[in-house]
Amino acid sequence: MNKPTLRDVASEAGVSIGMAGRVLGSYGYYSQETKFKVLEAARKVDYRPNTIARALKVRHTKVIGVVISDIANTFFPTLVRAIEDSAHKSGYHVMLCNTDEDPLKAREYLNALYERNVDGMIISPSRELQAPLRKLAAAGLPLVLVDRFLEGLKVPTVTVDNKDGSYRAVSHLVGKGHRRIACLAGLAGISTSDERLAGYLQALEDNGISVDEEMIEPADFRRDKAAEAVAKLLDHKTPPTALFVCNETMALGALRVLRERGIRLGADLAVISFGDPEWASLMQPALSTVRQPTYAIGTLACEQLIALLTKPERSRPEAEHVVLKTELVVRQSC
Amino acid sequence: MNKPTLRDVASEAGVSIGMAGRVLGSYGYYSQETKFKVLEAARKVDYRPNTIARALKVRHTKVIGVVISDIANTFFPTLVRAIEDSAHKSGYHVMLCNTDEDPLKAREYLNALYERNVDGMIISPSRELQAPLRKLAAAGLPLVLVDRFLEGLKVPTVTVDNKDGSYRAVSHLVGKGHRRIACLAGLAGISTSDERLAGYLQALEDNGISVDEEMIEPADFRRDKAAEAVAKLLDHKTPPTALFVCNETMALGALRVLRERGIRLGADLAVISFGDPEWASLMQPALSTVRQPTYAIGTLACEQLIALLTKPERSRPEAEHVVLKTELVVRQSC
DNA sequence: ATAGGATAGGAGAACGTTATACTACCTTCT
DNA sequence: AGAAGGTAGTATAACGTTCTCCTATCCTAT
Repeated sequence: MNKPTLRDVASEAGVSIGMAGRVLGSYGYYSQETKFKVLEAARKVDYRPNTIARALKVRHTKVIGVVISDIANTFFPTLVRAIEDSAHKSGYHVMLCNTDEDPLKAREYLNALYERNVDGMIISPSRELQAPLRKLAAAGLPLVLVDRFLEGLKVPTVTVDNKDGSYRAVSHLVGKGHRRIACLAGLAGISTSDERLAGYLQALEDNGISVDEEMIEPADFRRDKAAEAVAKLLDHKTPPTALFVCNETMALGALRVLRERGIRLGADLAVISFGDPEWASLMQPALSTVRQPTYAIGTLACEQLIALLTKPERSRPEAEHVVLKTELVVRQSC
Repeated sequence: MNKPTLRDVASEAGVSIGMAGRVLGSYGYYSQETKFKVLEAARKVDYRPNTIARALKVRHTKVIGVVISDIANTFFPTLVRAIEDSAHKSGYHVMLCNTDEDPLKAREYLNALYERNVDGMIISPSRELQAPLRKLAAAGLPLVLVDRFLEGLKVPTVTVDNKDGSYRAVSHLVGKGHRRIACLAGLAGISTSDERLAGYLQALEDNGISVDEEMIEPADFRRDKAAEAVAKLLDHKTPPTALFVCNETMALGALRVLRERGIRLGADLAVISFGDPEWASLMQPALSTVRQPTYAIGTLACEQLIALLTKPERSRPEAEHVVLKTELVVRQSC
């Protein structure tokens, strides 16, 4: 019942275990005859190399860790899919970790992955991860940040121009004549949140609209919190005529209360959401969004990591922050 | 720059490496004094156990492989999330593999995971995986099937009562007076597809409605294929008055063409979809669905696997097929 | 003839753990 | 006094690879 080892194929083939390893790994010298014998023996006992013994020796696992907040939410499935595809192409496997934005859980995962000797990690970090990540980087572990960046951590990073994206979105709203534009903000301390909020703020400022703090509701990227926040905004003495939502999970919550109250998208309240899920165009009227090149982000991030992995450690290039453009998808909701 | 090993902490503490291992692993005898010395040394050199060396020795990796078709699609994100949560609770990590329903890719992943010595696997299999899976099971690898089951493979399986779910859905449609009910079927050879189709067929039969093969469109669980199929159905000389869609990805495609053609959900065409994504209730009118307890499925599957993993191999119980109930969520689209 | 080199194979040392066997000492009870 | 047993610690053999040394042929060129 035990998995056959090199020793088994060696004894089956009547050669030394070193020899068996040599032909199976095709290096060094061996005769056609032994090659045949070994291959035949391997086939016969159904030999499978033990990757973990191998990893101990060669000092890499061909595994990359992926640390995100929640695979069940927003744009992560596509991102992870892209990463996995890209990793697979280069012979890597993906270990997936969901942190729920919980710094403790995140730290725990970082440690676990490190102890499991992953070759590298792709991380969507919150601010609290600064220190542990810096330590990991200092220990020589290849890291790349994705979706969110971290001030003062010099590792390759792939994000989107969040500020520009939301700037264009709320500018569009202003262009449509809106002056009272609310914002459902994300979790403070995460760069995406902060940048999207900054874009909103900037757009207002550039258009000479003074910001009303009461029009900015922090909803932490959470659906239910977003629902509450929208209810509150709607109940304001001077409610907004437009709403900018900082991610699609919150859009789900927002749309729910709009629907419950019979508030018509576009007609009664203009809405734009950051993030363009597939269902956005199916809304009635269809939801306008800021679209991110999600798959490309993942692909790029993974490629950056693999580039790091294949470089001989000391010849690694300067860490690069690539920021991709978003696209404003105007539909009927604004 | 190299990771410190037990040898490093041993020499730092001035004890043998066996001793160091003993206090770090807290087994056997050691004095308070050496305990302190070792702990202190470990802290000082920032020792992290090398999980892969450990795995080689103890013969398990605390990793489980998860093989699904596509994390970016339909209900898998939630399923995987549930699995990961459950695994994490028991100290396991998840290696994620997307097969795209490609048997070749699936086989490749199965092999890779096996060679990586995962402790077990959770698989959403297609029929072609029968043979390799049987082989894996015979090799003593703990397996559990999820979402789809496989005839004649005696391993624990967690699914939903697909036939019953679609039976209830199309029965409901019939109850509303529909007699010409189309079906967007999934990928043939996958149990979920077949069962859902069977439920549709059964419901028609039980209500004395003869089935029209032209009302059954195979769309392989794919969005674009579903869109084409719906277009075709709509162009039929006697188009359907109701549509049953076998999963949510296809619903996305179907809804798109309905929208393009200005066909009103519910009023012009009654629709029920198997699978209840969050956006279903936001449709205008809201989409009726068959809801699966997705998170519970994942949790259960993982718990089954972990039960297997903790059992001493020979005392494993008879493989069990647990099938969960679905819930018909009637909204305005029917 | 023989040095040099290509070819074929074996032995054995890592990699970093875990776990057992073993020595040595100290108690404590008969 | 001596057996029994508890405590403290070291040494070492695995786990299954990879890979570097070796030794031993055999061929070819000087």
